Amino acid sequence: MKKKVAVAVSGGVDSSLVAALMLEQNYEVIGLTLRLWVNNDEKDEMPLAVIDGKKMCDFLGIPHYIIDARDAFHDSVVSYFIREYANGKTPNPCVFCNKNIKFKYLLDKAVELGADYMATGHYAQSEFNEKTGLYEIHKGADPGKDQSYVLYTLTQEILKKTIFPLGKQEKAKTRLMAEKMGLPVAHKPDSQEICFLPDNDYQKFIEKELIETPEPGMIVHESGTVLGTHRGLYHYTIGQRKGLGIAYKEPLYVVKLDRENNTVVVGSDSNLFTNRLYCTYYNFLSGKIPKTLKCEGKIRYGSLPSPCEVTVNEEGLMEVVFEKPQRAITPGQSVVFYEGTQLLGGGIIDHMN
RNA sequence: AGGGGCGUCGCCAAGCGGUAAGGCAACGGACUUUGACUCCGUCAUGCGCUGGUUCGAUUCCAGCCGCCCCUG
Repeated sequence: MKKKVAVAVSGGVDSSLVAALMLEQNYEVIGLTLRLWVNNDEKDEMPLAVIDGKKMCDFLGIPHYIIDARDAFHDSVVSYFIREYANGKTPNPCVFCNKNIKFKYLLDKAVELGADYMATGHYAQSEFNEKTGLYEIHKGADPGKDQSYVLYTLTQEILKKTIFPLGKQEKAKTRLMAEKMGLPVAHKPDSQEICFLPDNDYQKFIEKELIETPEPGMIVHESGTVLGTHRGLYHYTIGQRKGLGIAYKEPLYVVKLDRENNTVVVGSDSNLFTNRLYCTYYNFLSGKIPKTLKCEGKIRYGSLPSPCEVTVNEEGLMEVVFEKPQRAITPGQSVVFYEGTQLLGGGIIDHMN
């Protein structure tokens, strides 16, 4: 009896190739596409992901299901996104979406439709460790494309039913294979940007969605000098250089967003380095929260893991101390823990001091 | 009013007789499943104005204009 696998198709090269590969490997394959809430005002048209996902499934001759998650996506991901920015933080909606939508709704639907597994196009490797009896996630083999960072919220339950067929290969190979197979999306550019903002202008979006209009405030240098005014804290994030509009003798970076005083504090690059942070909403793939742990922590999607020590106190607050100070640790972003190639877990950065 | 100083790109700032450094900002591109960072590229036919000296002036001289400081 053929195993049945549901592929999360987004209309991109990666998920399309996954679907094609699953077919080649003799699975019974169905395609699932989430219909997410998109900020396109009154228009009720289908998002591109859905259209392309359907096209792809038709091309491969497999059934395609559209799962309408608009309300759930809006209520959790979009509102979280807005709320965090309003609080002077810098959220990573993809992490949040994976946790609350993709690996929840989509997986539920897959199971409901009788699938044994759900496959996604993430560049990460999942494997079962016989010794520990636990499923593990390891970094994608392509160092430039590893996406394990956004998967730290997954659980054993989820991993049991999830596969990442692209984890062992390079992105370039994906394109090549897609081309060889004649997939229509072989040359579609990699997605980036925030999926629910077609024009990619998150600042305009937040401005529109915020209930209370944010007050402009001071931009202050660390030394105390007032250098200018800001247009509302949500326009800024820690480590930001562009868009400050201040001419100074050296490049200036946002060092701190002071919500109490509605102030943006700026300083030089060297002032961005810190080695301690506290995080909340953490998760460990093993399901066990360690009291203390030496590992490597990755402060943002695009940075390298760095040695650190993690401890959880009685109140459940997690403290992470890095051996070497990290540049521009930003509340709202995720710290993700690794041991070698293995993804251990992660959490959302709450504050630094 | 008298004495001194200064006026170079949106901002800061080199040059001080040989044909306008650099930094910041801005803009464009690359990178990127978030926001950033980073990288690459663009950005004063002109140096307050008007004359003069010189083969040649942003650089020297004169006058004017505008700021700043000091003294009455």
